[in-house]
Amino acid sequence: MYMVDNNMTYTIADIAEQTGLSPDTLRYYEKIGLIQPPERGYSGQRKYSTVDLGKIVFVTHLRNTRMPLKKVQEYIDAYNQQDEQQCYALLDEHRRLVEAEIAEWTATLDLLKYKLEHFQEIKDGK
Amino acid sequence: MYMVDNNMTYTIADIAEQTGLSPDTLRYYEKIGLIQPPERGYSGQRKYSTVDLGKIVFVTHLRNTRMPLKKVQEYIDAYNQQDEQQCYALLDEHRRLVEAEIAEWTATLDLLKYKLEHFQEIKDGK
DNA sequence: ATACCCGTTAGAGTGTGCTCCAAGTCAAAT
DNA sequence: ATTTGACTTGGAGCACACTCTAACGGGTAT
Repeated sequence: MYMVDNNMTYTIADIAEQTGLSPDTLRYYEKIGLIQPPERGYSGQRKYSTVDLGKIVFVTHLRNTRMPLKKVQEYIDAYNQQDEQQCYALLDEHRRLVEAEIAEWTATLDLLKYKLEHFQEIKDGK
Repeated sequence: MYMVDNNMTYTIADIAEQTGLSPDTLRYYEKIGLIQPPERGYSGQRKYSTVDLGKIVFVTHLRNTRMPLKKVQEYIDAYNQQDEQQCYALLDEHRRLVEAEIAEWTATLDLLKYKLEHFQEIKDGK
């Protein structure tokens, strides 16, 4: 019979290691209100719970989609208000932005390829 | 018989209009050494030549490929030294960066699509 | 005990690429 | 004559997302 300790607490370094975010970034996210301030230990150190960890991992998932911090913030707010419609809408809106980004980079690549193919003319300043 | 005035001079506003760059940006590019300081008129105003205009347009072409200013700088340097090999190499290196960028954005889009498709699970915090 | 590491804070600095501001000059238009 | 408008400068400010610094405290290893 196994006992998993769900009341585990983590230091900021533990969370940093688990999430790949730096301790500085974690404090920064807390400062801008992106993550909840965790409990504090005897000497004022942050004591993150398993639930805290889960929420931070969730934020990293959103960041992995290159969602800007402000939009992550909005998403978290909508999520906390259980506004599924809004959550979906934000993801979908973000998807459109990502698609636009890809379109722009693709156009850029085409231009570059053109320049490389026509390099003889380009080097004459055209 | 037409005479085209190749000794035309332009004010900073003229160049701004021709290139789509703002006067501020033109002064900024000059400050960081990206474009040559043009002649000055009686009261110290910049007097751009047709050659100046051509060079600035060329910079905008490079910027249209989303090449960072530093790399544009390198390119201009190589260009001024007539180092075609280096010019080509820089363009080619930039192409690889753009391709990497597209790959990352594409992966991001895939992740987003996945999240949208599996939205029921996601909203449960997964 | 002493060193050493990890933690704390407010606030400054970084990089990229502009963009804006104040204070001034100068010339043309009314 | 004066107002308007374009130009000049050095330097500050902006957006984004961190990243680092200084100065400090507290716990652990030897």
